[in-house]
Amino acid sequence: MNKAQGAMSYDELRGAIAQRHRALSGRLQQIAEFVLDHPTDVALGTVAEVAQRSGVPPSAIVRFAHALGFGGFTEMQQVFRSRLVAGVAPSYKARLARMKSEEKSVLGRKPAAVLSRFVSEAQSALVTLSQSVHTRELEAATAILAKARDIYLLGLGGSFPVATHLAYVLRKLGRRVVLLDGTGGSIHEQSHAATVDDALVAISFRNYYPDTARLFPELVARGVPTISITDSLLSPIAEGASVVFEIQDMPEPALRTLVAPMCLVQALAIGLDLAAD
Amino acid sequence: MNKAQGAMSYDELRGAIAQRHRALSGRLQQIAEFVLDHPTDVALGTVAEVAQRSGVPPSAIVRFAHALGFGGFTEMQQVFRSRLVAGVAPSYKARLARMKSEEKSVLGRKPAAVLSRFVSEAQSALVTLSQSVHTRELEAATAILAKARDIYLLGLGGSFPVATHLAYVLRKLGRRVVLLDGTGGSIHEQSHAATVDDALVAISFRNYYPDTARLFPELVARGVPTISITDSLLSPIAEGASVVFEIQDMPEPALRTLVAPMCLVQALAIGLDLAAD
DNA sequence: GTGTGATTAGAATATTCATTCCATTTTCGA
DNA sequence: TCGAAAATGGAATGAATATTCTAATCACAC
Repeated sequence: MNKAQGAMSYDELRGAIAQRHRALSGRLQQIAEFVLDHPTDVALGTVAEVAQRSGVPPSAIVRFAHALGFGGFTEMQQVFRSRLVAGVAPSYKARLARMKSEEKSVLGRKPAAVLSRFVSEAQSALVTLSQSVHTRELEAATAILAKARDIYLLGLGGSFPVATHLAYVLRKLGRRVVLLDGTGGSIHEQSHAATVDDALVAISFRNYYPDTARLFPELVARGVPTISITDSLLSPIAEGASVVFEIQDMPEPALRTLVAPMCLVQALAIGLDLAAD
Repeated sequence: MNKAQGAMSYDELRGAIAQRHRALSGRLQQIAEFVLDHPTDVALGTVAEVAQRSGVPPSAIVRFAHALGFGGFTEMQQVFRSRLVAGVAPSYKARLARMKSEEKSVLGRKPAAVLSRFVSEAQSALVTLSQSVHTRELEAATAILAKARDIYLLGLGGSFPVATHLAYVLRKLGRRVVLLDGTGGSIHEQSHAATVDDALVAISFRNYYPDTARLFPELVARGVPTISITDSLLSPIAEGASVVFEIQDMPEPALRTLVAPMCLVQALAIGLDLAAD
């Protein structure tokens, strides 16, 4: 009976089960086959449920966990749950890697390590982006921009780089763009001319810049079609928006790379240009 | 209060939460934000755990579930668990489908194809970045920034988003930053106070913005230590620079995503902050 | 056939958990 | 400033759960 099974991965557990399968008693073999065939049931079920589905008494399940070196069913269940978590969050690997590198923080301070950390975080942000953005939203957004006379861009604070980038690209493509940057006065004045014939692209992440939260509802109320890029459906620029792009897992302001939103606005702009032909 | 929430999908639940968010009480709003941000915790945790992580009493969690029309926490949890289950199985299928759509990205004018094209382009840009940037340059750059009293940032035109992002992060970390944006006059005047005790970070890609090409040599001549981020060693901001980061294969202006330089400046700023401790 | 040791099933138990209830606080309108 | 209604936090409760224990069963050697 092994010790220290606590930090076992699902794949390791599968291997361990397969290895010991022959040495187990009849009932325990039966359970071994069941848990390998129905890992999700084990992850989410109770002892009683697993017992019933596999056709054994509950105590046998616990004995099985013991035989594998776990303290009990609950402990073994953690391994099966980790599999579910890994499947749904693509950034899981990256996060693990980051934690590792943070452990050895001495090495982690070297600039090269910092760079590779941000690179891998950016990689997973891109994967998440392509998974979470759907065709429907992209097409709706493109349609809004295509009909717009002027395109107003609202992105302040940490989101300002995204707004300026989108402004740059759209202008290169010959669109009329108003960048709401608050220079020389209030953004209210800058946005005063926006109508239902225009469009607004708003970008904001936590902590949401106050001016953004204030101005956005006003433009919505005036009937300006709106595309929001934010990190939560509950953000102040989500409600009332015609289209919302939700980019999850944005790190805290000082650490975020803006890679995902930059990529998204780029795609929006070029997609608009291609669709217009 | 709605009925028949039993057969609700996770996405529907998200929508429902977002919709009612405003109408909820303060505590309940707080919980709404937490559960949307940490769906996995809700799926696998107990009431007590979720309560502790979200900083509310357990009873509030149950009240939240009731407010959404569920009979209790357990019932709501089923929806969050369904998300995990859905995440594991179809991952192969989804990946295949995505690859397929990427294949015909050449034909693809459809917005989704455009996005996936930019995503994969960004991915390879990141790989190139981590390969082409060397420890020596990173450390030299960090040393320059660490000694600087004020940090001047020069990035105009298409590089302006990178400069504003770096400015934002450095300021968050408590550094003194002067962003040379030319607002309200000439950038010459804005950079007039720069001395050998300061530092300059210049960012420029083809076609090099004229003002950048003009101002850069002046500051170099005044002895200001300089870090350049550009796409060629022959660029106007390469000669005379203390450190040059060369980022190759930058696409034409309208198509570039700025992912690589954004990531690089981020790493510079954080690396500087970590090294300063 | 019989005795021994392992294996098992099911009941008993102790723990954990979700839920409810109530006293207190907060909010909002008069 | 006061009063009513809503919201909140925390303890109490009862259900559900994992685990342990014990008596019965089984396999197998002699």
